[in-house]
Amino acid sequence: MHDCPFAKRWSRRKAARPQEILEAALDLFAEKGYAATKMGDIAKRAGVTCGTPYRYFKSKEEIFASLIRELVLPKLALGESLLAEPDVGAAARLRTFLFTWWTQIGESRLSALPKLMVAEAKNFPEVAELYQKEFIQPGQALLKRVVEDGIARGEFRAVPVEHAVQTLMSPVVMLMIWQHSLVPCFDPDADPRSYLEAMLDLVLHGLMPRSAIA
Amino acid sequence: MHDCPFAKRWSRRKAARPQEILEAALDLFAEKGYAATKMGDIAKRAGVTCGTPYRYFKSKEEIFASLIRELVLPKLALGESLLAEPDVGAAARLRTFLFTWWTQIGESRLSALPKLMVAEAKNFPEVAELYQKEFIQPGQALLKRVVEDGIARGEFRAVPVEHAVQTLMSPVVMLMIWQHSLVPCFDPDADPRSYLEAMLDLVLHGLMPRSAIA
Amino acid sequence: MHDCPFAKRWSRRKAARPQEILEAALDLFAEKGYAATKMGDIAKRAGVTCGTPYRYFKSKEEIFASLIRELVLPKLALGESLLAEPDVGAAARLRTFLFTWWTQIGESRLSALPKLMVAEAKNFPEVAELYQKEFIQPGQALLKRVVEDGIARGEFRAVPVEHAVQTLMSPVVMLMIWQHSLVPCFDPDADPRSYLEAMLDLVLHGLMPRSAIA
Amino acid sequence: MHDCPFAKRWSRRKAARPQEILEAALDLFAEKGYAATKMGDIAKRAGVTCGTPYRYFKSKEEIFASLIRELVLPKLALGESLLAEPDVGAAARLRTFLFTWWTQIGESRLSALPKLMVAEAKNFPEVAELYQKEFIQPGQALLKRVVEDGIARGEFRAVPVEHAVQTLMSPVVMLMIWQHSLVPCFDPDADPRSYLEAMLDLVLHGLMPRSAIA
DNA sequence: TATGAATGAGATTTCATTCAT
DNA sequence: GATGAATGAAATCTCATTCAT
Repeated sequence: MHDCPFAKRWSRRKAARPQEILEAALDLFAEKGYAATKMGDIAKRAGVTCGTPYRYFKSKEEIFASLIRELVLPKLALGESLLAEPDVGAAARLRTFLFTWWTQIGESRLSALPKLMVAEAKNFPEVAELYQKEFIQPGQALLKRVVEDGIARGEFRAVPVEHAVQTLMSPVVMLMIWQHSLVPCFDPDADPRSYLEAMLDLVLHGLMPRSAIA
Repeated sequence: MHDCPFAKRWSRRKAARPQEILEAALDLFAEKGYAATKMGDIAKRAGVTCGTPYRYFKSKEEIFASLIRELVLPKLALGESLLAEPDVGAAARLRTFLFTWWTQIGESRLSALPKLMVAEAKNFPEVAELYQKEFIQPGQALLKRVVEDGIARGEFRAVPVEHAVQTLMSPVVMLMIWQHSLVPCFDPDADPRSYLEAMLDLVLHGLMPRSAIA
Repeated sequence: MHDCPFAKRWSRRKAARPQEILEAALDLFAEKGYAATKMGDIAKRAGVTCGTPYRYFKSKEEIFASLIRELVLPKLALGESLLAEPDVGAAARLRTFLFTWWTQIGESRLSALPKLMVAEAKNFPEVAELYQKEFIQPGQALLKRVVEDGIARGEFRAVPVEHAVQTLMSPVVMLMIWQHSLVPCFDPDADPRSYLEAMLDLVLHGLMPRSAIA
Repeated sequence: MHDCPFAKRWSRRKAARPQEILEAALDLFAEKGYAATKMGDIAKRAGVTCGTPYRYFKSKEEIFASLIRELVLPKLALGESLLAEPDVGAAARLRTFLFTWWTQIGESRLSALPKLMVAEAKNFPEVAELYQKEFIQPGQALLKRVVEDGIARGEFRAVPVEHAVQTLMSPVVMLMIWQHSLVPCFDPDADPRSYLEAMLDLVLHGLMPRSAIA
């Protein structure tokens, strides 16, 4: 009846446990949602019994919060370094930014985050605010700088920057979401990278001034 | 009770009940997620007590399924008619298509659907499949025809059609999702329509061949 | 495994339930203590299933608090009326006070309260404060008035009033506690009333001035 | 670890461990009750970690039982010697008995016992029986002898002895209980000894025959 | 038909106890 | 011996669902 006990006893005990539990939780939250994920599921996937997660986290809710704080925010440093690169032109920088975002996050287990945050933000407003302030806004600011820079140099048309940034982000975010959903709006067998390529080609083309095309 | 004069009030609503319950459920599922929404909440928002939904639906799960079948799919007819319009050029048709999508669905309570389906598709695979087959695929097919048409006429560049379709859809879908989330990646005070405008300007520009620009 | 389900279905549903649950809880708390009393025990004794108490009380803790507030405090009015009686002399009044206390509370299920409060006061400080302020202090004040009155009239010796009050209360309180304990310090077959008689005889004798004796 | 110079410290305490654990348990049981006291709390207060008590005691229940057997019963010898004293009159002997009881037990950590036993006797009937037989009954027998002696000599009135004994004990027991409760029925700042004095004055007075007063 | 008290399976969480280190 | 991570039984509490009224 209880699905708590497993046939295992006294496996290793280590400082790796919290990380393992968070990763198990992230996978399951992304798959089933927060509420539909049972603590026992998390424990089982982490290879422990049902009481063990509570040695490391006060509650299920704290697992959720820790997951954002400890798994996601550290990734932010990545984006920062993108702009420190040598000058390669705005279009190339945009390309690099979006592809790095995809390979570093979209192809890791963290790709689950957008789906998770979209679904649960209303239920965990403080965590959502953290995610927004520490992850989305800085990321958008970076992207904005690239676009503004491109406009200033005449590489891009003078489009409304805010809207362009969102238009650029949307496909990447949607791609991550669709990866974790049974409702893909793109061919699930297609290569996400080639989709990104095509998308980039389209919007970069849209950003270019006539002069650059002619 | 007995022959109280308010009895009429109840019978008047009787026919509307199932619809009211589904709408209440849609709102709440979108806000909190399926699992976190209590049957009692649905009942209360529909203006009935907790036993009443069971007169019309076998279970919570059936409410979810009915919601997709009876609230969403009927909307599909809308899109079909879009292409029956007189010939106005591919760009204008694209514009019309996306704006109609937005005003008819994005500005209605149905804008909750993408968030809901993304979050719950894995937990309700049959419903997700229905949604996918009856709503997304036909919609994409419509959009695809518009793009192909535009390419055939020389109005658009010869881009990969599938990817272009997805790139066109992403911002609209994301806009709907963000509307129902505390994690907006766009200025929540901004007018969604002006965002759509800017997005369309960008991608239409990206679709145009050099000749059209020069 | 779960001791929650009982073989009963759809018994009466009434406004009597909360009271029944509180009485069941009082009996069990007094018998086993708060922590050792399971919610299922309370439900079973109240003749309902394990989920029912939660329709009326938010938590086990609230049952405890309500029990004091709703079962005990109303009894206080009793004591108030004792002093309104016609003048019968201080000794007779003392006798009446202590005997009424015993018959009204000591011989009712409320006799469990001293044991319960002594055991749990530290774990529920706010409830303990309520009990202290609303029950004990007023009761002591009443008793104090009787003693002071007796001294003023020359019926009693001029003893320290506070201490006399406590000395008078102790046997009654201990009698209630012993009734609910396996550690009786008096013969459990003895009649509590005859113990009260003897005790009263002793202390009344102790209160009398020489003149009254000689 | 290895040959650290503090190793001595541990071995020095080794022999004292069981006693320290029992004392920690007594304090906590008295404060929170048996069930609400966690083994980890006991360990922590005893200055060890949560596994250590199990080296000395089979279970929490055994700690409770040992506590009574090893901490309390040895104190009983004290009372025995009280009556071996030279003849000083019944009243003085009563006074000595109660004051010694108070100073030896009431002012030690063992004052927690009445509260603890009252609260838990029903949950640990064998321990309660032990406590009753080995502690309370012998104590009452001692007190009874003093009272009977006093009556035989004409120092006390011919009161019912059993009831008098209980009346004499009640205030002392209550005083111990109130010391460990947030529900004191006496001024918590008052000196317990002066309360005992006053109480004794009252009941001794009540015990005296007319002749002794006049 | 509608109500809402009652049900009871199942989820989260606690903690006495074990045992590898 | 001592430690404290891990265990897992058992407790509290929730809520989808039922059904007497």
